Amino acid sequence: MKTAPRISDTEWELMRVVWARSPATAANIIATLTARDPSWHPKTARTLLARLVQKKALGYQPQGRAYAYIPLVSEADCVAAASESFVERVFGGSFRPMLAHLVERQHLTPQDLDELRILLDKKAPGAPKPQKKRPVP
Amino acid sequence: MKTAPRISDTEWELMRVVWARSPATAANIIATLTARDPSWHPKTARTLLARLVQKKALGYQPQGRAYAYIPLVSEADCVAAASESFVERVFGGSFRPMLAHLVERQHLTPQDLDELRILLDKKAPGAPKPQKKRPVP
DNA sequence: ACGTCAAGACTACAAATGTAGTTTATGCCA
DNA sequence: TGGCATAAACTACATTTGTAGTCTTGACGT
Repeated sequence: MKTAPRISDTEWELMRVVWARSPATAANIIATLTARDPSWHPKTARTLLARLVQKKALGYQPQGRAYAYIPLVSEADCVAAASESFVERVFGGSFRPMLAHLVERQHLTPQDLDELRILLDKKAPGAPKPQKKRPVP
Repeated sequence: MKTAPRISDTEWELMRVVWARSPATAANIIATLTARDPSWHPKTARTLLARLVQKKALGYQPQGRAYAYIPLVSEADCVAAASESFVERVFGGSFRPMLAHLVERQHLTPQDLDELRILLDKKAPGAPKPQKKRPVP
């Protein structure tokens, strides 16, 4: 898959639907969208689909008289790119302040916090709180 | 302070400088900016400053023949707003997947991870590794 | 067979954004 | 004291984004 193109705010909503339900026709996608948020206008959604195809974020296969859209970029790649650009923009590129902000000021539920602890332990077990450095034996 | 207006990508760079050095004149700010990245054009920066004033993200006090800019919105508020909108856009509003992405796929250094553990412990001590949760009795 | 309805293609248009240039006033140095 | 350097004000313009409308064509039901 190609590297993630720039995906705008509203385009992200479309992409998330396609990632979840690909291959999906415009009608499918629009149905999903309007189910969640009735303010979605079909024409708007179609325009955005066309733009995403232009940007090569989506491709399609003819399916009957309609198109079945498929992602050309992986969700993981796009998420990674968006995260990096977010951290760059808001925290000048350093992750540490972002983590601090998240844990301290954002409304994480206790469950979120527990989950995070579990993720951390899975990621790097056996290092609970290496506060102090000890002399190498 | 007012609630955070929508601050664009490049505007963020200006804002971060002002938050760090406020009150600062345009010349100050531009100097800081170009020091970091010589591709900054002074006129561009001034335009953005004007726009940030329009948006009421910045205010100013005359200082000699120039302006000394000051933030009208707090960095914490803007960071919070940007974080929320980021999570909304990329993760459909749920923090959990974002945390997972960060810990698992983003390049956090071991130091970042340790720091995060410490933050977590500070935030909610006494819950070191609640691996398995039971339904509340 | 024909009309209708829907799918995609093309067009529209205002606001926001990125990037600068032009104009006008003015404080300060020579 | 006169002109230059500079600050802010105003103007410019292409691109991206959000939001839709019109046009063209073909499949499908009656």
